[in-house]
Amino acid sequence: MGKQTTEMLKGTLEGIVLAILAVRPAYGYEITSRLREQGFVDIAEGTIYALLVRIEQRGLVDVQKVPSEKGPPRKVYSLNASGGEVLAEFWRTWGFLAERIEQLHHAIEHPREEGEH
Amino acid sequence: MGKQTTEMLKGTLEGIVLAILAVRPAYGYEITSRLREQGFVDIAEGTIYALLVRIEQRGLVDVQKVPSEKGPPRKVYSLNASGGEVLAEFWRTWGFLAERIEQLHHAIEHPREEGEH
DNA sequence: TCCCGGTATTCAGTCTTGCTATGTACCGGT
DNA sequence: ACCGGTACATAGCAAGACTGAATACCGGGA
Repeated sequence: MGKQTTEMLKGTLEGIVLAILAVRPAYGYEITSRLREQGFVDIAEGTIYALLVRIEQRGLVDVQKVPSEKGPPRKVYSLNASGGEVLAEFWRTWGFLAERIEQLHHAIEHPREEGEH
Repeated sequence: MGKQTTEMLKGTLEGIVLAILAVRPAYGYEITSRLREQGFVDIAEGTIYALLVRIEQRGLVDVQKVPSEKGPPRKVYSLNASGGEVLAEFWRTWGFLAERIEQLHHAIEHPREEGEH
């Protein structure tokens, strides 16, 4: 994907990851590969780990180290109450933005005189 | 609005402004007040001007100075062919992102066992 | 044995972009 | 003369995504 995707992910990627964790706990590598499966083929691994560090420091997730059968121990993240609140706020913000952008899209596809001022 | 909105605007605000210009040409001050009317009450004026400078330098818009009856001359921006392409790409990127995020929202609202692995 | 590839995490440095704060300039009304 | 609304510009800051590299654990093949 292009630069546009990168910039558009700012602010939304955090919500995406919180939403993934809301479904069930997961560790960084797992999140990255699940995102790739879902079509986000170009999200850098380092980006996800950095994001996880941030949300952990903000206390939005609980962390548990779990030994892996093939590699270093996994850090399994699970959403806690704070994270749930931030996720809820994310959905509100997203809804607001998506609604307005859809309006704009509609305005272009179906232009009309605007009598309201 | 909160920090989430700010971060989410990164990457989308450019598309929003291009979309506004696709409807009809406009100048900076006008774009700002139109955005405020549409609910983006906290978008800083400086942000819009900086964005307009960027898209002008990238050649996405044509500019025309028009004298104003009440203030300094207006810089009226109109979308050109390049800008149209970038806007089209924006809609594709937005569509991709919105689709996946809606999927995630749906997955949380309607959780189910996933038998696929 | 030694190396390689897959798993798993971390970090320093860079770039883009929105915000803050401020400054400039033009105009009409009081 | 001053003030408020119109209109544009910019320097410095903060946040977040990317690049590239390093570290570490494990199994299998030459």
